[in-house]
Amino acid sequence: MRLLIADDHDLVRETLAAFLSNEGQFEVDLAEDLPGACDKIRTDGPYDLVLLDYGMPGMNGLEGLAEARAAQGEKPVALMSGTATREVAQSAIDAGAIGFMPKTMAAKSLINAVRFMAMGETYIPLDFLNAKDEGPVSPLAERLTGREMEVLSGLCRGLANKEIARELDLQEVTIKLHVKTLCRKLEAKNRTHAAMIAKEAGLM
Amino acid sequence: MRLLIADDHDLVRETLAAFLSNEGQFEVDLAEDLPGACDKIRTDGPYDLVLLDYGMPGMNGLEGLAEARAAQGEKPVALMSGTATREVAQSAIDAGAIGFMPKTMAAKSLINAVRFMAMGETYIPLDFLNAKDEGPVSPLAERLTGREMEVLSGLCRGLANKEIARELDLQEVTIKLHVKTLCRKLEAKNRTHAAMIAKEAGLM
DNA sequence: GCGGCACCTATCCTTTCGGATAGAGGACCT
DNA sequence: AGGTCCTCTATCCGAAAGGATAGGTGCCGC
Repeated sequence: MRLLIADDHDLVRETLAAFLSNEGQFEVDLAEDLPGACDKIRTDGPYDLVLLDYGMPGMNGLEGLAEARAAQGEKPVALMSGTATREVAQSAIDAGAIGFMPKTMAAKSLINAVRFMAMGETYIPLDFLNAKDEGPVSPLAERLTGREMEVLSGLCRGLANKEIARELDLQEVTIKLHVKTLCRKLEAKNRTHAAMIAKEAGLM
Repeated sequence: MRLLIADDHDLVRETLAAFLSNEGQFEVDLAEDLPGACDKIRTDGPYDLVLLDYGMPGMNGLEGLAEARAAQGEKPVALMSGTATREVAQSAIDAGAIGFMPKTMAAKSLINAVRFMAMGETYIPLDFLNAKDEGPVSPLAERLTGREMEVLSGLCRGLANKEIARELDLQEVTIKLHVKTLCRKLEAKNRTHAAMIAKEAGLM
């Protein structure tokens, strides 16, 4: 199984190559930037899998991915990064990458991940995708009080102020106050907007 | 590597076992329902991985998963199913399953998936997760006209009728009409509710 | 003890929504 | 030619939302 690893960090590139070569089943080629990688692909034919560092010279975000994919033809291209977020990983997949590997990944998982991707299976570490519930919660939720969260919950169910008031055993005017505060804190222009922002942020 | 496969369909169970045993690296035990599987786990010690059929006798949805997990201790338990939806798969992961395998999965991917999960890595086929954007679109979106979708888009951005009217170069009353229609079609009680339903369904 | 904060209530007012009803033009199909 | 559907418009009305302002309570930390 022939791989191409492209990374501008010498240490990362060499250790990855050494580790994978050591498995016996992989034959690893190296490149240190995107143009170098594309040249390699074009001269030495498509690889079973190409691994590109997300932050290496020539990549320019996801643009470099398209170039490498063009050179690879039908064969898969994956990205790796030490810093990228879930959003980037998802965008990479949407842009046609066969997978996305954080550099923090356990070495033994790496072997299987590479094998997976060379086989045509998409791969992203799932804890990477599932983590989306925790991150964005705080920046917004921290600023909301308990009552406000309760009212927000009502908003997101499309309830009228009067209904929320009944549910929380309060006066309608009070709900209006909370809604106003919520709109201010969430920078929403009205209740609908506030509900959408909350939904978008994964608060509800 | 020791596996336990529990499935009430003889054919599935036997072929899976044969295929995995053939790889040489797996030692496969079998069970044909949940109680049988749990007994096996308790008597023959925890396995490196337990595969449970989602629809087998004794499972009762995700309840059986908890039971098997209790017997397995720290070791991983995965579900498999031929019919289950993304939602079920996600719930399974949330309930502590190490992975979820559709029975439609390519056999060669299966080997790696099993190895992955035995290793403690979560696994779900990604096309399974990403498909969520397409499925739920039609049932709702089909019933909405082009104009209605445009108005709905405004709703989801928290715009007032007047603003939507300006954007689409229409009269405000017309927007009110569309909003009313939208609420009826989406079975929403008001604009906020309609926006949330649209968001929930992935329409926006 | 006092300020700050979260919380609750009240009154007044304007704007927006939501619903009912009615009319009319255009596209498409039969 | 008639029917159906989408589209846009109009008027009227009551209900809801949104904003401003002015209170009151209780809890906590300084």
